Amino acid sequence: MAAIGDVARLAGVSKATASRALSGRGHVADATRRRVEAAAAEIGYIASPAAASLVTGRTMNVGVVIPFVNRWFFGEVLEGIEQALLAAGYDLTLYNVGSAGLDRDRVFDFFLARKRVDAVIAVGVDLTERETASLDRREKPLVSLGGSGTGGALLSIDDRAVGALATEHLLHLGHTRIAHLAGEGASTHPESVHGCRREGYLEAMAAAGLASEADAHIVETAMSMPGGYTGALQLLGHPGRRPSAVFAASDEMAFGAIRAAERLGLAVPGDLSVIGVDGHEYAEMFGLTTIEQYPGEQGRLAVDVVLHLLGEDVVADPLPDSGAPLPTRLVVRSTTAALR
Amino acid sequence: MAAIGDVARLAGVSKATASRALSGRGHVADATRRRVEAAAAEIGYIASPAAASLVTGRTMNVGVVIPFVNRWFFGEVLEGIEQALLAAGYDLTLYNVGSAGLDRDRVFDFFLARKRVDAVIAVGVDLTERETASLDRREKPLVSLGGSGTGGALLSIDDRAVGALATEHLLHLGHTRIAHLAGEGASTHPESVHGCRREGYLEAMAAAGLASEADAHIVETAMSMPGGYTGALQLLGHPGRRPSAVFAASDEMAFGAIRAAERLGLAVPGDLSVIGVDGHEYAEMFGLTTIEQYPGEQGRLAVDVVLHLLGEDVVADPLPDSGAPLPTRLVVRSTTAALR
DNA sequence: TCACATACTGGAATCGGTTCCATCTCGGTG
DNA sequence: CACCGAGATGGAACCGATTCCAGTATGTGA
Repeated sequence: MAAIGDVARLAGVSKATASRALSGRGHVADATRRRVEAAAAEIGYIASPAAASLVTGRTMNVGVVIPFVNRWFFGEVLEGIEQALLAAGYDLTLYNVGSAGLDRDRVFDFFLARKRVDAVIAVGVDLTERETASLDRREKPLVSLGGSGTGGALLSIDDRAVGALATEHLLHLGHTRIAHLAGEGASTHPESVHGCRREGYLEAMAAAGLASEADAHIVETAMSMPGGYTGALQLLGHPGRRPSAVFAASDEMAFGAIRAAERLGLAVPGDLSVIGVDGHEYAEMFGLTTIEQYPGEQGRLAVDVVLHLLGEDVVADPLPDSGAPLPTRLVVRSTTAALR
Repeated sequence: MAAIGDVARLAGVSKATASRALSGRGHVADATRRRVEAAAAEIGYIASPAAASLVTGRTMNVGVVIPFVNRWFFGEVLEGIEQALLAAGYDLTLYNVGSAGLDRDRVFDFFLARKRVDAVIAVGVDLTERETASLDRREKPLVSLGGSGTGGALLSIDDRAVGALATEHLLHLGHTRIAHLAGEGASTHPESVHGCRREGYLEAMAAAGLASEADAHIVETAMSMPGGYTGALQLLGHPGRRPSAVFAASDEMAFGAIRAAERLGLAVPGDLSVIGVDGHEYAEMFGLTTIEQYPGEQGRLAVDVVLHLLGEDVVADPLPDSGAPLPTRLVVRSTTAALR
């Protein structure tokens, strides 16, 4: 395998000059640079990142901690992050860890603490203090996207406002019996994404004087299509108390709810209005009214912040104000309608 | 930052002994090992992978090239790979590259050729000769999962047999007007996954004397739910020539087809039978008849093969015979029925 | 009792870059 | 014309592990 010494010898310069010529740092005469580049190309020289990171301390690698890759939101975020990192010359190391457990501890104590990554992006993970402290001690920048936690930059939409807006949309249409399909743990973890959306729902219902109505109409279930399906069957089961509208905490749940309604012979939106959250790529096909967010863009944004924290000054987009919520947009389609 | 020299000094041994004690290679007295381990724990020593890989030449990192993360099959494979690599102490570097393009060349020439990964797993990618040659030259083991290409180990289901089986299932039920929702590029790339499934369909139809029928009933579209939806609308549009059964090349397409049928007022399976391929997690909810494959397991298997190729002898499962197709299973549910 | 294998340990070389520091040249300025 | 600073280059130290080799202590078989 060709090393930089071989390149230097072939070009008739020192290792130091060869390194400067190839990395672009420091002063090198144009003619010399071309000679070095030609020599490198001739013998197919490829720099060893291990050697470089040993001396510079930078790995050109960012760790991404993500609980799912197979939920639409997370997959989109991951793709966005990947594209942005690739463009900046960074590698992305994937750690697919969910809720607490041995694997999770192992990732934080062993993999991330090792000097393999320059920074960490945590997507939809509620980080414990121990975890943020561990990263902090190693002086590794941390960006959290859509999760709670103390250390590091926090990027997130305003989930409470989203929950409230979705509910208000249904209230505006005249609905009063509005149910909420919440994510698991919404009631026990009020700080989490699920919890905030639930809070927003409760807040809007209370503001409309429907607090007691709201309490009876929350079902917690998995943030997936089958989760929404079973949850909706449960809600729509009691004919007397049947809600006329459902606010699903994610579009995937909303799709499941729509299917459940059809299965029960209920027309959407005639008998049941449904609104979701996400702006899923299938939303248009289902005609789903939803509050869009832009996960791919969010991923790219997280990379911008991380790169900035790493001292790379290549920042195309302006960085978001710390703490300012990420953009969302209500898109009305054909699954919500005025109460008959 | 603590280095191994500090550990050695604290434990009163040489760097060499400290290294042996911590890595477990070579002979070290038990008492010494404990002293070294205690010293390491005391100062919070963490080995530098860069330094280690500089001398050993191994990075403990496997690159995964995958065109999507947001299609169910690919997400499942990715999760399976991630779990297995994590368990073996390897990191996973993700390269989300699709069809040919600048990014793709960049990944192969720049990222993968650099000495950052010990091996490569390519999922659903049809590798060019130039690409496999590039990896081969660097002596990097390559495992392809569900894609075509020459170099490296090939893991794949028998897509032709799957296509034939799905079609035969419908034929057995008395259907003759059987349409096929194929993936994009199925006709132009007969070697690809989409192409093989299409071949299987054509073969089974021809064997039943329905070759001419088959030709008229293939629509190529995206391997997604909206893809299946629009494709099915197209197929079911002509009332006279309307097929009584559809073989969709993936479950996600099948879901879209089911929705399209319902939208047109056609009962499933009364007016239209639908069969898919994958064993998607939503298949049960839709009652979908499908030919299951096991992507998570396939991912873990790919890791086993890679680790074997890397000389790690920790192989739990027996390695599959090279070339033997991966397991699949026909699961009959309620979207297929006998022709009325 | 001696020879010899084996367990254990330390010194030193090594991997392949980057970068500090010293040296030299040359053009511009007071 | 002397001086200064910027540009260009080379020598050498350095990052932090692993591992070869040599040396010592200990145990085993003849």
